[in-house]
Amino acid sequence: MGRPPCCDKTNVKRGLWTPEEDAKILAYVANHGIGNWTAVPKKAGLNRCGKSCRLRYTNYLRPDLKHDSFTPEEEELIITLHGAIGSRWSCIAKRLPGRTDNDVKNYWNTKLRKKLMKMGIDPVTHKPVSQVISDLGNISSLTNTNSQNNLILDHTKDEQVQPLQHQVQYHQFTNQENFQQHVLSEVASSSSSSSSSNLTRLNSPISYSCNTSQAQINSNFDWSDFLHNDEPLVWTDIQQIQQCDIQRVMSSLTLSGIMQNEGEISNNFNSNGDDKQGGSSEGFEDVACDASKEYQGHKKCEGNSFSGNSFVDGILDKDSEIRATFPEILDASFDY
DNA sequence: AATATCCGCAACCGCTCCGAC
DNA sequence: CGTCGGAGCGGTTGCGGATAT
Repeated sequence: MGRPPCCDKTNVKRGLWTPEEDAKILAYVANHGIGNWTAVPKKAGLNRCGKSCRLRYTNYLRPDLKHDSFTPEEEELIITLHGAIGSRWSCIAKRLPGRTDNDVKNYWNTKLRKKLMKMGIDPVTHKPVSQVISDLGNISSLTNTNSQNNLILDHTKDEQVQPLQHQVQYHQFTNQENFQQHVLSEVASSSSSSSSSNLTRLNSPISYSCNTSQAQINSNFDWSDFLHNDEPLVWTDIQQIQQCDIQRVMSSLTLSGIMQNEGEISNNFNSNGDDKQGGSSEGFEDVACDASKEYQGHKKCEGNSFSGNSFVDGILDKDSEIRATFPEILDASFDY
């Protein structure tokens, strides 16, 4: 037995709102302020569910809302935050002044998800599709290996037989320490976690520190602090996110063997990390460009600031490399 | 011009969270 | 401590305009 409905659904109007209804809500809010939405329909003279009134106001009528299209900067930030925290739309929307969670969610579902998929990047994991396939292959082989090991009790391979979910997750973390912190936090929160968010939590660490052994910029940055802070987003926040995210991915590239000269990358980050002033994204661009050069060797680094194109190129090149190495994945159909 | 299909967005639904009592 | 109910969240639906055939 669930909760009783908040109102008599059969006797309230549904569907699109008329300008007259909007005017009534706006007039009501202007006179009484926001609060007690269940009482709003009666007091405002509306034949609507209170919840519907709240949604209409918060998602459309609020005076501080922007109704123009998303800017490239907002787009970039949504992708970055989604990669870090998953589909916590309200958290993401808090970082985008004038945007609602519904706006962000719709924009993601209709535009950004498709855009990433076109680029060959899995919108759920934010990794190249071929790497996702590769991971799935690893899961399959690990499962087989694991069961085989169990059968023959070959304990010499114990190190390779890590818990499956953790094997898959590990590459998302900048180093083992952060990964372990995440695992510990998962264990700690497992008793109180809600059922609906388990998948998101697995794919998206709630928070992690950026202090890696390879680079020490933004060592105090923490997603959790950042996302619980209600202050409006400022440019330095964006830079922090970009640097943190780039650093995280750079580290994983280094770990996976794409980047060879770890020290040089680290130097780039360190020199960049000191520059936290000014309204430029040069630092981010430089790091992305340098890293891309590092990997690509011959490719010219170009593109507008904040685009990160060269970095995406790096990921996609790796994607091509994997596809070339395992051509059979091109023929394989799969669902995920 | 008519119809089919696609796409974006507003709105709804079901659920959890959290504070008041 | 348990219950109630308002608020908020994420996922999904469906309408209506745009575009393709």
